[in-house]
Amino acid sequence: MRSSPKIPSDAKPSRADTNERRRLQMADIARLAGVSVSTVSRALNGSPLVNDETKERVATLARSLNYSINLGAKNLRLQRNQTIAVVIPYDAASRQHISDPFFLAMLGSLADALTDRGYDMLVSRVDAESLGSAAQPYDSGVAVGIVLIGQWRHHDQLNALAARKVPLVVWGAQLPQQLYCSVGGDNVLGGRLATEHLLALGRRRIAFLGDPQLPEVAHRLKGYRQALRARKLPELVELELPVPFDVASARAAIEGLLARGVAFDAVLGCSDLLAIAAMQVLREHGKRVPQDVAVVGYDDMPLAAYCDPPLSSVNQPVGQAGIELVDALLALLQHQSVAPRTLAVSLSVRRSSHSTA
Amino acid sequence: MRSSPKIPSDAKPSRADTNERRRLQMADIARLAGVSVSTVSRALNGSPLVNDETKERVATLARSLNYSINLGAKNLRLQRNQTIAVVIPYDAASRQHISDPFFLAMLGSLADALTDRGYDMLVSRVDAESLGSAAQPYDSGVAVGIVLIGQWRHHDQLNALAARKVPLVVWGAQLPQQLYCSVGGDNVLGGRLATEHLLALGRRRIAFLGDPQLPEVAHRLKGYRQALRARKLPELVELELPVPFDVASARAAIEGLLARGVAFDAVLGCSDLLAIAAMQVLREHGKRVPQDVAVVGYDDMPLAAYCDPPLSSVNQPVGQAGIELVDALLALLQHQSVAPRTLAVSLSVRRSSHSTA
DNA sequence: TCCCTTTATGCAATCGATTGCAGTCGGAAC
DNA sequence: GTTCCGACTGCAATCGATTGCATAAAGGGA
Repeated sequence: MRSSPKIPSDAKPSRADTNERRRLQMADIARLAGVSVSTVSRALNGSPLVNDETKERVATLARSLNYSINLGAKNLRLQRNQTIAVVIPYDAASRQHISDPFFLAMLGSLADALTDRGYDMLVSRVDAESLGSAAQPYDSGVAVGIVLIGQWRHHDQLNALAARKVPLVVWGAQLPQQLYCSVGGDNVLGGRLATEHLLALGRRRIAFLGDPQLPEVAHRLKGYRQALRARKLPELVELELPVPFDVASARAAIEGLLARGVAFDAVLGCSDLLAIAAMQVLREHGKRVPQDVAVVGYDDMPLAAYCDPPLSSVNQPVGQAGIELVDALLALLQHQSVAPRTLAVSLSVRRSSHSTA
Repeated sequence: MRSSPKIPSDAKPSRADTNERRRLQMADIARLAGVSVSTVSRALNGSPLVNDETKERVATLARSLNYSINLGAKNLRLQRNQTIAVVIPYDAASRQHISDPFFLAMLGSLADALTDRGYDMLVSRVDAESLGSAAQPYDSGVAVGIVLIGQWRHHDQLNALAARKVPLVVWGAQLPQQLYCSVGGDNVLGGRLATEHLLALGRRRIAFLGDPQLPEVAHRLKGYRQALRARKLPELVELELPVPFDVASARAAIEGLLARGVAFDAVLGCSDLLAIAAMQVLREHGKRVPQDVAVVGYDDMPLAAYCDPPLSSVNQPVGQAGIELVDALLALLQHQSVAPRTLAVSLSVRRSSHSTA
């Protein structure tokens, strides 16, 4: 009377007979090789317990059938895992999107570093405002550790993750009372280098383009101010423009300066895109770069060398960054304590701030 | 007498006592809630079999302990999986690296599309010359399907994968006797649009920069020739330069033309980087762009709009591409047959090929 | 009071691998 | 002819979840 049928559907042929090719598994190899699953497992793992002849036979069979082990099951059994999650915060209000060249370059760098070390890379995005789910790949056992790119403003949430002992490495600024390991460029130095360079060109009214609510930008601003103070120059608040990382805001900020008649003879942008946007606005308003206004960007992405005029920029060692992040995380996983690292940055001087241009 | 100790090590305290925080699992929740694992499982999955009160209690407990399910085990049991692998071929001889802006943009686009649909994205690189291991994430059960970016020259290897019924979607050109599903830009149209545009400007000797061994490039070259033939113009083999996707080769090719005194009044590059490299060489040799030589690139990456002068380029719909690739793959996984798709491309005209410049 | 639903829960098999232990077999030593 | 040993191989438990089926408690009708 129940809805469940009594007929035993005859030894469940459906699974094997279905035209959907079932994924090959160890039991299949075992059957074909005429040995047990245990032996196949040992043979494929090169155990000395298995006869060399048998080992060879199993290996050949597996290879010819294109067999490859089910990693989920293996990891489950071994309580092990070779996947690292790379988490990228994104802002619903598109504050800074994954398509930012710097993020993408970092993604590539991480992919390289992880592949070299035999790890898989899982990419996931989380809402920048609530990093709570950033550890989800770890909590769910999919990944053994997390690399977080783009620190944003939520230092506290990162600390909370670290307090939960989530193996976590963050790209970004190093902050006081930081429980997690971070790797980042030397943003203070970067800000200072760029500013000193502009000062050395004789520029005295340097606009700073970037939102200091973001820790990295705050450090760059600090370096900017240090450079001014070192020359006993005043800090001009009207030239500190707290724009987020998007081209439209940058354009608006520069246009605002021009419209209000605020004088400036240089711009330091916190990304190459911001700097390039500034150059475009300047040109549209008949200002020459670098003669009237010198411009320096940040990140030194390839596009900096190709724009018009080629853009001076603070170079962040993206390639090294990936390696450092991965190595730090792997060390963490070995239960070694890892100190935050700050990577040296350098200034690439190009025509946008050239003295003889 | 054996090496194995008889002493039963007292209920194996090591695992639980170790200071290494063991990952929380369902059994823990069950014990704390005073129910069985089955009930916890059902409660967390919202089964109607469980008392609402119990359900609530379990849910609260799990939430407060920050429990999150072991996905490996779940997937193993359910024979299911929510991970898609994105495979990027790379060439040991650095023919085209993951840092190519177009690849990176595609990666971002795919990440967006997959995240939107609740899938995880695993990124892996394989040797471009032997795609055999491209299906490894699938074979090993880590991913349910594969998106391959960068078709390269190995059509046959892709067909072999498809013949093995690997759920596979490829970005790239559509070829005859193709067993797999591909999504790509309309490369013939792209090549034709760019060429017609240059012809309309009165240019007659257009250099083509790209290696036609790559199927996508071959199609662009086909479009280029179509445009020439349509005007009854001769195809000039000395202007078809089979350079791979790297800046150095592109520079060398253009310098070669100049050195040999081969006349040309336009360049069509198969990527923006190639076109930009060409513009730089031209400027170094005193040629004006676009007056002396007009230049058009391919891909229309953001940097095209920012270089000097802004580069005309064939726009590939990267954002749509990610969506189309993912949707095609998901359809494949539903056992729907999916036809290859060709996406419309358009030409973004900028100063590098402007008639009034 | 007894039996039969209905509702809620637990038991145990299962997914595909690994591995400790036990068993088989052939040959050498007594 | 036993016994012992070493070299292989297989059985079965295990990893952390899901789920069909059995079961227990509560409620209702005869």
